[in-house]
Amino acid sequence: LRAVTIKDVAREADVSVASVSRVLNGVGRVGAATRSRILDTAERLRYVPHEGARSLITRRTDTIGMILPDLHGEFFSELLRGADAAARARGFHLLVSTSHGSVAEAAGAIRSMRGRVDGLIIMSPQIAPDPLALPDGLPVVLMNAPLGAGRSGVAVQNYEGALAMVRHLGITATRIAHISGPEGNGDAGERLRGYLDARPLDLGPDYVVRGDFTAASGYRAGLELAGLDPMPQAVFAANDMMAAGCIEAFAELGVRVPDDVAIGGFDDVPLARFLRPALTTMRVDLVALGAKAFERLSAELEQHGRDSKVDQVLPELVVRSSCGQGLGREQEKKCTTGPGRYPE
Amino acid sequence: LRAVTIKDVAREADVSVASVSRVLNGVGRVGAATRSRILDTAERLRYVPHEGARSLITRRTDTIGMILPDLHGEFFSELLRGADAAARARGFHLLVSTSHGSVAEAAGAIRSMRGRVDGLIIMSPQIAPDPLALPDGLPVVLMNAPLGAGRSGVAVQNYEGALAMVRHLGITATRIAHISGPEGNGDAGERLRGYLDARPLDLGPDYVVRGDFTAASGYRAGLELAGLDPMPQAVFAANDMMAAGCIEAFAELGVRVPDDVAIGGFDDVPLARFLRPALTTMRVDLVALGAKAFERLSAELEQHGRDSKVDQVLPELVVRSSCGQGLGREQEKKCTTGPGRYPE
DNA sequence: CTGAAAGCGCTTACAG
DNA sequence: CTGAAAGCGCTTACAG
Repeated sequence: LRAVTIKDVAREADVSVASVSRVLNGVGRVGAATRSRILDTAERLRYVPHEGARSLITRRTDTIGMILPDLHGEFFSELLRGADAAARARGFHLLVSTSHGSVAEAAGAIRSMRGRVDGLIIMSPQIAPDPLALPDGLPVVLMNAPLGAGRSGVAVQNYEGALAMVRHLGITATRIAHISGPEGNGDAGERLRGYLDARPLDLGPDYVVRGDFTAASGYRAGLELAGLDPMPQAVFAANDMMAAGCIEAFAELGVRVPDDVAIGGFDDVPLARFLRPALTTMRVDLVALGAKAFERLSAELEQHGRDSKVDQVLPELVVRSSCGQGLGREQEKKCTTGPGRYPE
Repeated sequence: LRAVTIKDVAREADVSVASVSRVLNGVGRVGAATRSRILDTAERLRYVPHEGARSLITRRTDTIGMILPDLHGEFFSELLRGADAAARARGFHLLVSTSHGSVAEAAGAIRSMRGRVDGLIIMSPQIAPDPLALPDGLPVVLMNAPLGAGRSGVAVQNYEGALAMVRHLGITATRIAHISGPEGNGDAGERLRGYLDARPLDLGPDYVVRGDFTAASGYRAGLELAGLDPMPQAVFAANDMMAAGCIEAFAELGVRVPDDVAIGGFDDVPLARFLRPALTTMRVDLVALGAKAFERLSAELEQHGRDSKVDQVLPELVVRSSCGQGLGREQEKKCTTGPGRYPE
């Protein structure tokens, strides 16, 4: 079951491989008779071109690599979905790889993509770009990373978003606690910084508990925060998953949300609106963000790396029930549920 | 900024490309002095091998293609995550593509993967394998599809799972309605068949409303079902997302779950345990399923297509609150929440 | 209009 | 131990 090559087609159709190549790619003049004979033969032999060989000579793979820290959770999958949609709209494939927060793995993934992709989208919030040993020839777009000088990228304005959320919670609360993301994560750092700058009151280190962006860590943080005296009146979690875990912990302890404590998250992953109470959060349009990363890379590909710039994305406050503010029952219903609210 | 090739290294190190190739791949005898000179030069030039060129001659890409209907929702992303983890554990890359339910797109994706992948994982629940024009040489594993004769695959036992769920709901309910998946979807069809065979009572066509696996369609179905007279005592939704939408509709209408109506889902996507009430569902270990698909393909790759078989996966009933059964408050807590229940 | 030839960047027998 | 050469499956000037 050897795969059939262009040579097989040429032999069967009694022409040169050059002619086969020409008609299959629709370039150059070929006689009508020859053309149809080639087409027939290709069809009969079920010939499919070897893309690897093509791209070796054409110097383009029509594939872009996407390196994510992980594939866990809706945050990454929405990003991936956005990038995939944009890529396929332009006829590109997506080669995915995960680094699991390890510099070595990320660097390995990057190396092994040489020659199979035209460019790279890298999300690596933990790692500065330099140690990644980014290859010279390869256009790269950084996502949410500590952006290197002269590198292109897309970035969420985490600081500004955190500011907005804490100010919103501050309308009704003075004692606002924070569940932060993991140490060394750039996004988490910026969200923490926003919190610190916007909180109405410094309550000491006990009111900032470190999580790792998982629901489990939010749950543990919730247990801790509920034990504090005085209890916080509001909690700003650095992402939605931790907010979800925190809500769960509070529910088990009988702490009522939002009556006893208001909660705000970050990201607006699809899960957020299904939580009870539905989660107030800073919406980042992850699908659009993924698409934007691809578009940036695509521009880079065409301009041959000349046009490096960073797209900033500002998250948007989405008020639902978990902060107990701003919306009467009727309005809230409109805002968080019902068919009209379902995306797509 | 031309990328550096093996020739550049050879020239700089004053050896043949053959020697460079040998030391970089660690095969064949090479003198110590030559070796270190080559290594130094490669490092200095920051040489990264062109994987495309390598795979053309070695006839392996160490990449597998995964074609999914969509990337929307946790169902697909968990599958992808499982496949990715298994693949990278064996040093393989993942090339993803989505077909959006279109035969043409799927066939196009398959074609364009020739020469860039060693094998294919295809999930195409809507489409029989034949029209996909599967290439001869390429090992393929089908997921959850109408499995073609002689093809390898992994399959969820949807019928048996539906049977189990409906029987469980049947413990307390006689009037059981169904929200089905989309027409022509193989999984949906099997789940419907299980429902029809296991329901205690045939209530007529009004009690089976068609959805499309989205929460929005579940929401609409919920509105319909709530208007029925007599109202169903239980609803079996063909997947969790539709169950989520249904719960939402019921909540808005003041229909209490599980007191007025019990609800059961299918899949156990991560969202399920965060719903309120937490969702009783048939657990399909999606990560394991994705991994299993890769393992199957991997076996195929080694055996050269000799060893075709189908792995069956039986879903498992997970009882939470939405069916109002079987668990006291204490037990339920254990089962659906708390740190112990957080995966990983 | 059509073909012979060179070459994309690599690996691997085959000589020496 | 080391190199020259062939070849993986294609495309593309260059001739004719």
